[in-house]
Amino acid sequence: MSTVPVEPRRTRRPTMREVAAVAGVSLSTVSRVINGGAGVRADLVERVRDAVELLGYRHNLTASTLRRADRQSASIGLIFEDVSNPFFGAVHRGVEDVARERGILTLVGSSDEEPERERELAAAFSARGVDGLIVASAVRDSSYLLRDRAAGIALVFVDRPPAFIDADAVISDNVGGARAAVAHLIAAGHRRIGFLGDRPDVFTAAERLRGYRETLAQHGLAEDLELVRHPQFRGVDAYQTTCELLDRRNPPTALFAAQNLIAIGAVRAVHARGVQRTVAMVSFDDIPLADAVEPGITVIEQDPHALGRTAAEMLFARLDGDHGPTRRVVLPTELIERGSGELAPRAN
Amino acid sequence: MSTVPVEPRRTRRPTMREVAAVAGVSLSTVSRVINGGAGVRADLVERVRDAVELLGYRHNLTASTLRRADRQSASIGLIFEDVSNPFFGAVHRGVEDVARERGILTLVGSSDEEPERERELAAAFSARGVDGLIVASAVRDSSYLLRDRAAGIALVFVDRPPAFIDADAVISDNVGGARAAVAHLIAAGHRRIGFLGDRPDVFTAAERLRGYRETLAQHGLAEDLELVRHPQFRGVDAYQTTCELLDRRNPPTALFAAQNLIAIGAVRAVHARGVQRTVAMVSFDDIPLADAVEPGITVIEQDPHALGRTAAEMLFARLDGDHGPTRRVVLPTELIERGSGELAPRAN
DNA sequence: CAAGCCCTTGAGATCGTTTTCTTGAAGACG
DNA sequence: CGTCTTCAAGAAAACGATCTCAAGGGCTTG
Repeated sequence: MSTVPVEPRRTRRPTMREVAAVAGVSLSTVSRVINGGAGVRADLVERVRDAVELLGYRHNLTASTLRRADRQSASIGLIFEDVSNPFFGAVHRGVEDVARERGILTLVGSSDEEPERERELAAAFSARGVDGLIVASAVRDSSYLLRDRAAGIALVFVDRPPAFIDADAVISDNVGGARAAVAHLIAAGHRRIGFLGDRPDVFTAAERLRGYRETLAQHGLAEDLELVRHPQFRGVDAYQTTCELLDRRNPPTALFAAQNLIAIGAVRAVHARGVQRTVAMVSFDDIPLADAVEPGITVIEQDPHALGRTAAEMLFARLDGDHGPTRRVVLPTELIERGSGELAPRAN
Repeated sequence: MSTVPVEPRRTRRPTMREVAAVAGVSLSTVSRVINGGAGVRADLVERVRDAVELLGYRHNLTASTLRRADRQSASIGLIFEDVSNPFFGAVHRGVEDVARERGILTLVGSSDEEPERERELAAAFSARGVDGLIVASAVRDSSYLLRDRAAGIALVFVDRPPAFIDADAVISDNVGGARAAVAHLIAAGHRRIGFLGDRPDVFTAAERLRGYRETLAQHGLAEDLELVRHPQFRGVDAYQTTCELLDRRNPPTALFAAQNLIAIGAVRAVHARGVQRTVAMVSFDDIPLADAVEPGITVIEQDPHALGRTAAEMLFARLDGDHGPTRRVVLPTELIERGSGELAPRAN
C-alpha cells in the first residue's frame, strides 16, 4: 500500500455573505465597509472588520468588476514583442511604476512580431476586461482595436505608432537617432557603412533604415544594397550576418547596428574577427558593457523606461476622462561617444 | 469658442442575451455555442456564429469566471524582484511559452525585494482570481500564501525556495555554481578572492556566499571579511564598490561577482581601472558581451528560461490535479571559461 | 401504434458583488 | 405633539455569464 498524499483541503473562500452573518449585519453593510466604510456607524465598521479578519475574507474583484458601475478591473494589458528583450523589460517597468501608484496590475504578453498573436493577446486581454491596453504593435493595420476602444478600453501605442487608426502613441526619435549615427560615421570619414537591422516591416527598423538612407543621400553617398542586412533571428543571426559582411571582398569600413540584440551580435562578430579597431560601429540603443569592450561602443541611447512611463501616464489620463485630441510623443535620443564610432576608416 | 473634441461613443459591448435575441435562440444555446458548440444543431450554431459576428460580440471572461464551476480565470500571477532585470525577463518568457499553449495569460509585478510589496501583489493577484502564482519570493516567511493555496490557487516558487511552507520550487544550483566559480579561481592560484553579491537576506545571495565560504574553507583559506561586499543598489553601487575593493592597499587578486547586474558593474569597474588582465573574475549568470570584452568573462551560466518553463510546468501539473508530494527541482549550472577566470595572480 | 430513449432546446437559478430602493429611527422644527 | 427631514441599514434586483433541470421532438423498438 503506497502512501496516499493528503488531498489539499480546497476550502472555498469566504464570501461577503458569510462575513455579514458573522458580523451580524446585512450584506450591503459589509459591501459598504469593504469599499471604504463611508456612511456606516463606527461600531458596525469595526464588527465587520473583525469578521473579515476572523474569516480571512478576501475581496473578490471578479464579482466586483462584474457588478460595479464603472466596470473597471484595475488591470491593464501590455503587448510587447518579447518580454525577454531587456528593452521591453525596461518599458514594462516604466509602465509598472506609474500603474503601481494607482493599484493597477499589468497583464503582459509577447507577440513575437506576429500579427495573429498580437490580435489573440488583445482579444484575451479584452475578454478579461482590462481597463486599457499599451501596445508595441506588429501589425500593418491597427484598426482591429477600434472595437475595443469603442467598448471603453483606453489605448496607447508604445515604441511603434498605430496604423490606420488615430490613437495616442509614444515613440523614440528613430529617424533622428539613425541620422545622428550615420552622420557621425560619415564625419569620421566613412563612405561604406553597413546597416544591420530588423526587417523593414517593423516600424522602428523602417524608420532607422530611412534615417540611414536619407543621411547617405544627403552626403552624396550611393547606397550599396549589399551592405544592408536584416538578420532574421536577431540573437543568433546577427553574429553570422555581421561575419558575412566583414568577410566580403570589399567590406564596409563602418557598421550601424540598428537594434539592441542585433548590436550585441554585431559587436561579438567584430571582436571575433579581431577588427574592432578597424571597423567603426554605432549601435541604436545602449547595451550592457558597451563601455567595457575595447574600444567602447558608441551608441544612440533611447530611454525605454521613460517610454513606458509616458505611455502609462497617457493611458491613465484617458481613463481619467481626458477626451482631448490624440497625441504623439516623440522622445529624443542621444549619441554617446565611446570610441567605436570615432574610428577613422583604414585605407585598404 | 474652442473646438469641442468628440466624446468617444462608449458603446456598451454586446452581451450573450443580445446575441440570443438576434439569432433567435435562447441564452443557453448561445452559451453552448460560445463554449464549443457541442450538442447544438449545426444550423443553430451557424446562426449564433453569424449573430456574434454581426454584433461584434466578445466573450466576457469576468462573468464567465464568476459563474463557472471550475472558477478558472485562465490567468496566473508572476511575482519577480524586478521585471526589468533581464534574468527575470527570461524567466517570464519561459513561463509564457508554457502558458501560451494553454491559453493562459500572465499578470506580472515587481516586488523590488520588499516583503510588503510582495504580499500586496499576491493579494492583488488573488483578488483577481488567478489560477496560480509563480513567486520569486523576497520574504522570510512564505506562509502568508497558505490561505491562498487553501483557496485553490496553485503555487510554485522560482529562483528562491519557500520558507516555512511546503511547496513546489525550481531553483538553480547556487551553492554548486558558487563552489565551481571559487574553486576555479583557487585552481588558477588565487588566495585573495573578493565576493560581490546581494545582501545575504536574498536566498540566492546567501547560497552563493555559502558556496564561496565553504570552498575557501575547504582549501584552507581564511575568509577576509573586508573582501566580502554587498553593494546595495546593484546597477549603481556595484561599480563603485568594486572600485573601492580594487583601490585597497591589499586588493583581491580575483573577484567572484555573484549576480548578473553586479557582475556588469564589476566588469566595468575592472576595465575602468585598467586591471582586467591582472584581476581575475568569475561571474554568476552569463551577461551580454561577456565574450567580447578582453579577456572574455568566465561565467557560471544558469538557465532562467528553463527556470520559468519548469516552474510553469509544475504549476499546471498541480492545476491538472497532481496531488503528489511537493517537489524541489534544482537546475544545474555550468562554468564557461572565457579568460577572465583563468588569469593567474600577479605577484605584488 | 404506443412506449421508451436520446438529443436538442429553453427557463430559471445561481455565482459574489454593487447598487437602488425601501424602511425605520432619530432629530429638527413649527 | 405631529410632521418633515436626514441618515443608517437592510432587502432585493442586477451585472453577464454557466449550469441544472424539465420539456419537446424525433427516432427506435416491441
